[in-house]
Amino acid sequence: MRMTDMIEEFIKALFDDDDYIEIQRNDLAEHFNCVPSQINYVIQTRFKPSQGYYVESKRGGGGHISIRKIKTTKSNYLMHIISSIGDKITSQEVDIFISNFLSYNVVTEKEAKLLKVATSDNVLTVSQDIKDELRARIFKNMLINLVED
Amino acid sequence: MRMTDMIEEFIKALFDDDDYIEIQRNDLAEHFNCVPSQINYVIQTRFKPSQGYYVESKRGGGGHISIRKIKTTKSNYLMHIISSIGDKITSQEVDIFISNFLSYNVVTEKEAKLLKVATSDNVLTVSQDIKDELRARIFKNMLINLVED
DNA sequence: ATATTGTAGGTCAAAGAAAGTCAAAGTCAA
DNA sequence: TTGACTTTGACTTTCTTTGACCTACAATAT
Repeated sequence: MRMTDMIEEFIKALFDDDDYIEIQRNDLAEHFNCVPSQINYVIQTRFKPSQGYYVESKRGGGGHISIRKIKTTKSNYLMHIISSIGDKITSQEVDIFISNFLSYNVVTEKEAKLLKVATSDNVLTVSQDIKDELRARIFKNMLINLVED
Repeated sequence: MRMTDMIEEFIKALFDDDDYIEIQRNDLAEHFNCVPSQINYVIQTRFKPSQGYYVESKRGGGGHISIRKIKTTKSNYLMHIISSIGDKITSQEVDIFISNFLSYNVVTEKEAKLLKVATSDNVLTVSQDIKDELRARIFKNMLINLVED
């Protein structure tokens, strides 16, 4: 079995139940008896964003590499939601969507606030009968803009 | 965990609810068993103005280092903008604001898109005479939510 | 008043600790 | 036998730690 694959497996096993791990490049290299840059290679080829991972690192004393598993492909999730929304939506329904987005980490806190306020009853000062329609338009269009390329 | 990070955390915890603290460089260094200049390093790298802190110090007997949390300029900037917007605003005016926000880095690309789409003519399907009012309401309320605490 | 001494904090550069890059060399299957 | 994927290592960049030396202020002695 290839070194690369063993390292990949090893790293994936580290996740256990979490979606975030930190590794020490040199330690890992030593553990597998390979050059440190081999670790970079594994990360570059096996833990790309397109494969659902987000990687960060810090150099210097106490440096490390952190890898985060990202939920579903955000985009798919959002697209699905968008198409499930009809011509009208109430403020309460929007709230539920937003809190799901937050718990699945598909939006940031700030983005969530923006979604909420732009669709809130207080802000949408139009007659009751078109309010939910306007809200649906705004909400869906905002979501479309959160879908990543 | 790095010395640097522990010191940073420690200092941040000192703020508790206040926005002003005073520390003794030597005491702190002793507490963490490091050289005093380590404290300077932490302050220089973690408490820069760009990170929202303002630092002053005094040497000699009874000397100390004081750190003040400053309300980010971003917030002030945004607050200023918000209060400058009247009851109505056109789509073009919004565009100008947004491109300024982007160039001053007060919003992310995504946030900019959200602001834009939620206030765009296409999305705001209401009669012409109330459109600019509705837009102003939505825009201002969204901006308020971008102001940081 | 002025000089001296002690107490803080400031600066800067060197050494150390990780991680990143890149290209050459190796492997292996189609 | 070529092209994609791996392995390796020399060199680079970034961040942290440490220590020697410097500057400012305050209290005290002359």
